[in-house]
Amino acid sequence: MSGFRAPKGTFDLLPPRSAVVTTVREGLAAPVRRAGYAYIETPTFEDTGLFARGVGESTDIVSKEMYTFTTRGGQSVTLRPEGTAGVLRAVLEHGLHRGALPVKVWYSGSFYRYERPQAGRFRHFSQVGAEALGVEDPVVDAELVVLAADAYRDLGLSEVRLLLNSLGCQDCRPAYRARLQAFLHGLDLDEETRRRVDINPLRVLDDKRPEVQAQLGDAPLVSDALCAACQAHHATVQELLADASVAWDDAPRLVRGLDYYTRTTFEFVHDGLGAQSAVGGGGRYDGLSEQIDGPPLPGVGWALGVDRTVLALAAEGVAVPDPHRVEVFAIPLGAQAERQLFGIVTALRRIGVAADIAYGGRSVKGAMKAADRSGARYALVLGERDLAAGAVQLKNLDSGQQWPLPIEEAVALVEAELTTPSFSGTEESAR
RNA sequence: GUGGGCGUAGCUCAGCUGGUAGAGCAUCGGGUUGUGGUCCCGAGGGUCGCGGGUUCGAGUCCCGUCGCUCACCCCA
Repeated sequence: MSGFRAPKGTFDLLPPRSAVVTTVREGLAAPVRRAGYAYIETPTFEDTGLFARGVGESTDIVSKEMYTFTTRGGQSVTLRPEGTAGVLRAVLEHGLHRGALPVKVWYSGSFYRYERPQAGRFRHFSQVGAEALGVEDPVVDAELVVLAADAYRDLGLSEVRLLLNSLGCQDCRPAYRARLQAFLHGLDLDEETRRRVDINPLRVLDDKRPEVQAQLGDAPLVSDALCAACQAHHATVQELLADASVAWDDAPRLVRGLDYYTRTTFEFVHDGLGAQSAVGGGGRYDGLSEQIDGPPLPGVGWALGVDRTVLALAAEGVAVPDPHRVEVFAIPLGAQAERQLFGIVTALRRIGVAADIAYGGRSVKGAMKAADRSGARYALVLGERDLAAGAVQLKNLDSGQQWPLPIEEAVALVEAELTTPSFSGTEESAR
């Protein structure tokens, strides 16, 4: 190895695992693409202020996990720690919210948080996200939750659980917050947590330390403090999820780490990842637009962790097929044959047949091994004798049977064979 | 930021109370004048993370350092 290594908390995505990741990305995005969400791409870094105000000053993300640096021009920018703030900024900047509502978009990309890495947690990670802006209708909340649940199910995961909660709105949250603060002030908490009580008391509920949880038994719950409108909203979301046969657990303590959530919040968890259990999560963020100087613009969204979904699949032992293997592998014996087969392989590729070829005059045995490893169903073998006979050998790698094909018709015959196999493998090999 | 575990071949690891660096898998080649998946044979591949110390002698013991990893906090 060279002296350089991948930076702490990052990892290289290498074959064959990279094929799994590609498939997972596509799988996580497939349901939203079928539901009218359009692709959006925003910069990997943004003005630091966007995250400070959008994600929230009181969050751990902003207070200690941001990759922030100053540009040559003196501007402070930050590698995005999450996707919603950038998407909302782009929508507002370009006035998409002045057009047809809701604005429904999805994205896929890399995100960055300066944390100590551990199982399932990296400084550079990958997620697929979706946002629906401009509609307060609880149907959108339910739609997104259902689409995420479908994504996990379609990938073959059966042990993902959905946690659901409502955090209330600007009308009912302040009173609840005050009650909660009063309760929390009476507890025996460490200094950092006491500070959190003052800044963002709801997040104390989400503390997973047993000594903290033990004291929270009598804590007032948001679910008991919701106003009529929030209660109705939450009830509708629940009815729609039930109608869609999506199961959930009520999680009255679920708060999540970002400040902007209102009303519906949810998290998808999996127990096979080590200490990190969330594979995806999201919620409604009706006040976020105003926080970044935009007009009132309700929104809901989620982000699903690609790396963690891969871990979940591994934990459940779900095999992910690699759709990108080749179908035909060419084995040339000699320079003349190599030239001929290169032409045939190129022609096959141009008509959409995935094909590969052995290079550099390696031994037939070695080339056959390469063909075997490639996953191809067929090998094309061409040597001196075949050239003299004007034929190329088509070998079925499953049955081991082999037939000569006229070189000029090889491309068309191979294509036909792939769609409707006619060489059954019961004929005699024609070597 | 705090704590535990681990650094030996591309990968997974063995290496005893200090005494000439090993295995399996993988790779490449041969066994078969032009045929893979099984089998047999062979080959290449290592500053034992790095630096210092103890010793006649350190992969092994001691100190430091870097890296990886798991966990806490928090989150995807």
